[in-house]
Amino acid sequence: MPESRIHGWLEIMQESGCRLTGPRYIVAEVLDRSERALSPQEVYELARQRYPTLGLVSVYRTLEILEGLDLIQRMHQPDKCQAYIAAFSGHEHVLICSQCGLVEFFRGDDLSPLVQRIEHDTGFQIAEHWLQFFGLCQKCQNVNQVENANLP
Amino acid sequence: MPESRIHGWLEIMQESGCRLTGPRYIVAEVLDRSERALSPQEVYELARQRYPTLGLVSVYRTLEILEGLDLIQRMHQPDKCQAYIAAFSGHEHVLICSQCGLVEFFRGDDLSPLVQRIEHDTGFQIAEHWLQFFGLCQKCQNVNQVENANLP
DNA sequence: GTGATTGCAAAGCGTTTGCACCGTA
DNA sequence: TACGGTGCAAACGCTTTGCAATCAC
Repeated sequence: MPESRIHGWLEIMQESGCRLTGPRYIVAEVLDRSERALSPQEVYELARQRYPTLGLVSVYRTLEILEGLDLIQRMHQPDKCQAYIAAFSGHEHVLICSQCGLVEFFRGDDLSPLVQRIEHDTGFQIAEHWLQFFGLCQKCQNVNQVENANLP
Repeated sequence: MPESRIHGWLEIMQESGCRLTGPRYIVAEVLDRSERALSPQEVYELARQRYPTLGLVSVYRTLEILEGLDLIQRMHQPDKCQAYIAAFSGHEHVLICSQCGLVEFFRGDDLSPLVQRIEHDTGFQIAEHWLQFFGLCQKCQNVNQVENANLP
């Protein structure tokens, strides 16, 4: 199933005039498989494990291509804003684990009534919004419990 | 009225052990008076107009202090994430003009029902959220209209 | 007077650019 | 074969650090 997404990505890249190369394949695959948003450096380190001659510059250039094709998107977080994750089509909202970085997309409430109210109250003409939640995923909650239990 | 906020800031800074100096005063004042989020460079340029010997380094150091005291906060935007604006107490949501950068805070809908639903559905334990709207403020809409009217 | 704060210069870091070599189509 | 893509090295811009002079307390 993840296999199919990476193939779709490669197809889209090729159709847009890109040549399919080792570095591009590896970078795309690393992002396709990640549940967390990754910085260029992190992508580089992960990809290099399976493609040791990879250069950091190719990571940057491939990220630019993938972002331009809307296959990945930048994820803004309080601490790091230069991290990328596979994009979700449609307008999903985002849930981020502050500890492990796990990202989950979800369809949130319909905000259009709120948007209308704000437009009316402020005169703004709203084009876009970000709704992001930060917290602990189930796994990290459990890890913390075990750690606390082991404290002196 | 804005006068009072800057005095409050200076008091808080002093109470926290800071010495009150010219550079700190100017940087605080620039941020206090700005309706837009400003990058360190922008703060520097504005502040330097009235305090020409100011160094960029002092801007960075003062921003750090002001942020640590929660007097200013970082504002995340699609393009720039290193911009600061006077903080609002309480948990307001944010409205940003994509053209002129004007920031307005507002009390949005109560999101707690949504938060509860998400916690229930996903197992996440949510600690914080960001709700930001991007669009055009009234002024920029008007400017655009005038510009369009002048087109050939 | 004393120690925090300043501006400068230099170092540090992440990102981008220039270029000769290489590999895909 | 042609030309887009690669990795290296250097350049770049933003941010941080080290330091002697300065200034608030």
